[in-house]
Amino acid sequence: MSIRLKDIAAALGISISTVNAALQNRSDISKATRARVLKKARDLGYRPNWVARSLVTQKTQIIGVVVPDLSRSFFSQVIKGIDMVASAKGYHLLLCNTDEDPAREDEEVSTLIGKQVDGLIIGSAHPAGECAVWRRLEQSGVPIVLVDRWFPKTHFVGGDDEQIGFLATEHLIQQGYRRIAHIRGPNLSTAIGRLNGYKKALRKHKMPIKRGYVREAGYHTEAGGYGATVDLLRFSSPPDAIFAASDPIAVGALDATQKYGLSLPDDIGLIGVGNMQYGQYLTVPLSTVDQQRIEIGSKAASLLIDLITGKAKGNTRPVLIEPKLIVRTSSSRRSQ
Amino acid sequence: MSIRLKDIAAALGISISTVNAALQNRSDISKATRARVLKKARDLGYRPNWVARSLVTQKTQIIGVVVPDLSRSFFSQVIKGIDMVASAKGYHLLLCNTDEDPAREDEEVSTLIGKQVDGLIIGSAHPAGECAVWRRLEQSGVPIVLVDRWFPKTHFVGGDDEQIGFLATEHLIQQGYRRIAHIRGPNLSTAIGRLNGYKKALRKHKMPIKRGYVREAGYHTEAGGYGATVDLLRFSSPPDAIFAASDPIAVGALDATQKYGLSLPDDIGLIGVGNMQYGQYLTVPLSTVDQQRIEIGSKAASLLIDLITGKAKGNTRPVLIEPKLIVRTSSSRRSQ
DNA sequence: CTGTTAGCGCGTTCAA
DNA sequence: TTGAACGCGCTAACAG
Repeated sequence: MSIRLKDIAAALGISISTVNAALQNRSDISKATRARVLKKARDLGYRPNWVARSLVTQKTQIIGVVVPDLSRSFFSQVIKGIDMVASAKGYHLLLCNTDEDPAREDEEVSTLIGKQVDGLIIGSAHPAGECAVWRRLEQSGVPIVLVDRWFPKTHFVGGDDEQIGFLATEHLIQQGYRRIAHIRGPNLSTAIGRLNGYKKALRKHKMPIKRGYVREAGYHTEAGGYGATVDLLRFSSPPDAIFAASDPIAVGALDATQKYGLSLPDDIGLIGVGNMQYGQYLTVPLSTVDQQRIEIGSKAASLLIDLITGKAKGNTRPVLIEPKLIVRTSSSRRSQ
Repeated sequence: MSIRLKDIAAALGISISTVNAALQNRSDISKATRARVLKKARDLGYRPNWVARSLVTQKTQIIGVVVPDLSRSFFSQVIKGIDMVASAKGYHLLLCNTDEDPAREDEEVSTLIGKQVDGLIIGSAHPAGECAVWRRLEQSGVPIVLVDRWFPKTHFVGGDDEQIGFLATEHLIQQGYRRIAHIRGPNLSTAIGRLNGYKKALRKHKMPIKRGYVREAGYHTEAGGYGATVDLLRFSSPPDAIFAASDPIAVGALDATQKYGLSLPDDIGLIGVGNMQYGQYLTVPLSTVDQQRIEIGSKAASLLIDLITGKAKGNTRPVLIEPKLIVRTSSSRRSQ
């Protein structure tokens, strides 16, 4: 069906390896034959067969990317960042969606290694602390960079979650809020880090950390944020501000506070994480912390490619991307 | 580095092809040896090398996916739909981003074919009418399904854009709006189809189609929507409703109308396309037309896999997905 | 039932 | 400067 080296060799009456040498621009081939080969190759529409090439070179120029949910804006932007540097360096992306299922993740990683990817970038669905998986994978020899969710002794690129939590909480304190609640995410390093940052800021200002002021919700459902907020508002001493671990949670919180007749930012302050698109066009423009998603992706790809090409060594210092605070109406108290 | 058939054959003192037959669950192998092979394979951590397998089977179980922008929510959801059916049928996705550049698209498609993908799904960056490209690709023998943006004589899955335009405009008319403007997208089949639907609805109700009431903006920038709306509002007889070709355009329009002190839906009506996330939480909840993105992706993948496996024939009837009208505040006029 | 043989398309020796 | 020969890891035909 498609043109092979053999075909263009036959058409020219020369050998396959000469054609090959010519196409590789090797110096030990005469200008004349190179020109003939190049022309014939173009005429015939020759396209190198990468499967065959990969079999001998042991390189596919393919990076496996495994994420919990392709369609979530966080991951789709991280992937964009990955692709920006990967495609520039001649790599393609082989994609897998795990639906937040650790078992499926392990399976997919295994088949990707079977597909001979040169390296892997993984946003893991494993709960924080489940570290044995990564030890097993080391033997395969395929370099792996984790993104977003951190595990010990791995190559990692992601947001500085403790800093995210600290920035957000500190900001609320500066705005004069005093009873600050936190709606946290599930048991992943990201949620844990943000929670720690929240506590750190409260401690710094000698404010009490009330147990009841920390509630949990899924990361990407506004319904969870809504429910948690309703719970918080029913307290005998309800909070005067909420640090939501994600923008979707914050949107749910926003909805709940408004249904309760509270007005932001005066009755209650609110800040999320993620800098979602159109956050400034919500009923109340939403303050948030930007994780720098594209940068997370591009840094991860750079690191991985350095690992693949041997430019980076095996030491596993985590790369933490500095978050940016984005202040909008929802947390900008007019009266201190 | 990794285990081959040869290694497990050697470890068991049998031949490679016996091992192979056992692993393939072929019926002409004794239960005993199959069991021994399976056990040894598991112990050694054998993973089939897909590159080698693909070279002989001429199948990679990989679908190439080429889109203008990975991070746009439209495409990331279409990709999710593709992945849902592809992964269920044992295919992986090889991703390419073209940044809306037709030249880059052609290049990427060519290298993907070189990578021996079993089929391609393309959201093309070529302007409507540039059809020669697809003719050239037919020779490669690799099945191709286009998504979102239609071209003649190709396999296609996408929204029914004329129906989208018709639904939106008809809805505005039903709500009592009489001077309906349209902010259209760029020169792609989607924008053209929506424009045609808009005109069709106006004609049906014997309403005039004013040239000045149709303005163009980029699909995915609210800035374009903002500018176009400002232009419309400055008219001597400004419109009393706007059909925006996309939700981002509609968000820009919403912003502009509010800066002009107009209140929706009474002073002016507004509807977009895309059913963006959190559209109901905008300052005015946004009416929109849902294109059914996931379904576009999954239908495209089904069709492509049928083409690959020979279950579908070469006839190229376009598959149009029925849009759904979603009515929210921005177009719900209280007083007729 | 099992082993032998021959390729898939390409890159890389080494001779000529 | 060019060509012949071998092997990457696997599948598939055929022989025993």
